[in-house]
Amino acid sequence: MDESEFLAGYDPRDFPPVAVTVDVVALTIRENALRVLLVERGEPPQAGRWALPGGFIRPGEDLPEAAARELAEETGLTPRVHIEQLASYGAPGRDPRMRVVSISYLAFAPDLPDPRPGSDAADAAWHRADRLPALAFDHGRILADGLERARAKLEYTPLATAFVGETFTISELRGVYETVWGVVLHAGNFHRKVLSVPGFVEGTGETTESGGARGGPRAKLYRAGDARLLHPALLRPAREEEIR
Amino acid sequence: MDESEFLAGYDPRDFPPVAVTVDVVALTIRENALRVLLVERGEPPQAGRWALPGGFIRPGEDLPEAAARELAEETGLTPRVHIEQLASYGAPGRDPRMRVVSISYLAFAPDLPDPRPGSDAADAAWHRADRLPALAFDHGRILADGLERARAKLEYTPLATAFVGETFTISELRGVYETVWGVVLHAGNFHRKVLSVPGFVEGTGETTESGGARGGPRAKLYRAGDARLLHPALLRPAREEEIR
DNA sequence: CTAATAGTGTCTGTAAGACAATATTTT
DNA sequence: AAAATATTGTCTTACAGACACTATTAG
Repeated sequence: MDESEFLAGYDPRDFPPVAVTVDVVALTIRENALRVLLVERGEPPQAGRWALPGGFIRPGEDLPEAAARELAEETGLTPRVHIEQLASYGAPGRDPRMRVVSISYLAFAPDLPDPRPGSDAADAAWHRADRLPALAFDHGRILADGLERARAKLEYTPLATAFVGETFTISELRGVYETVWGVVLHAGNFHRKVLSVPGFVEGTGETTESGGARGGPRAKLYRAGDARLLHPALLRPAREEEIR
Repeated sequence: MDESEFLAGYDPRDFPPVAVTVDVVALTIRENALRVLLVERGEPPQAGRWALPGGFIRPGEDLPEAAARELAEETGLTPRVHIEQLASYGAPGRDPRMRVVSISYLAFAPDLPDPRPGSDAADAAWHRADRLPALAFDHGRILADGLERARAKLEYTPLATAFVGETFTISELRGVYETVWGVVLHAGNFHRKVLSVPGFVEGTGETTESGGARGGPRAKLYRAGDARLLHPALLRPAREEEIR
């Protein structure tokens, strides 16, 4: 039997039915807090519970494409969003309907407009990452994995620049680190460190129009540089409990 | 409609058919080279080509469980294998039969016995990671992702200890880093560095029975410590090309 | 003016890397 | 004896973090 004969006699229904979904952990910073986009389920199962935006992949659609589509359906947003694969979850019974394998994606964006709920959602909103409701299915675990990934990537990639606008001040950038990591950083040391990492940021020659809301001089504006990795990295303050 | 009514009226066949497979990038060190387990496909499509061991998930089987099973079917090995999820691949057309989404896993083990090909494989063998044949489907990309992941994890986790036996010398550990990274490290600096990282290794009080094959004193033996992360990390020599 | 913030300077401790030195073992 | 290897020592440079200081702006 050659390859074309084999394919002709092949019946996809021979395989046990598995549904594949994508779920998106979309993060942004709003009102000085790290926030994640959640939708309130309008249909069973788990109607009324908050969940990650997501849904079944469509025929002919690539996985990142599906993730971007699901995100767009909930937020109406496409541009300026960094999206990357997070992990996959496929424990039997994680969805009561049938065997569902979910590929999760992580998305980062600067302050976004309020979401508008899609067709099968009752509501959609940006929730503070530090005050989350109980989530549907195993979405709590997916979200926790996404947060940890984001925190880790801040250390060794220029990811923080995805949370701010086209141009930004060093203080705004520091705010991203402080908000995502949940720590307070030393302004002076942070400033020097960021400028010393090659390709992290580049100056625009411009400054802010006015000083800070509570005083202070105008700050220089920067844009993201061309580095894909930060070297040396900006490490989080030592986390003894995670080492052992 | 309440939740039980919904589930009763639910037909899984409404979803587009997707097959889910697991593929395993199994790495070991043999004869001073990093090697990956490949199987020669015995059935179409791509019969005769080398591929990663893997296959369809079974009903009721969790994903890591499926990966361990596929690996065991090809190697007859279960113990002492560290296994973790790598990434997922689901581009339309990556398998000519139907829509296939593959969840890949990464496995590490010390020098393993020769594999015995499973039922639908013509052959199975450990291939040098630096001299790979063309692989079936998108397995070349999956393997490349797995290698990069392994190289990166060597930096900040005690993963290297998964490639050596229960007890080992600092030189053996250095051999793992040199082989996986493809670099030569300074023996003295490496030695001091490893011992300075808390929880990376712990002494056994024993030494090797004899000196090295080509001379030198007996080396102290160590076992893996209790650290889950290396702090400070053992960084690879700077890779300018990957930074920008 | 006072408070807050941007940005820079200085100092200290830790760590990485180059290089050297010594002791031990095989051939 | 010669060569290889384990282990330790020394020195230099880079860098993280603590702290201090100046300049600029809002209120």
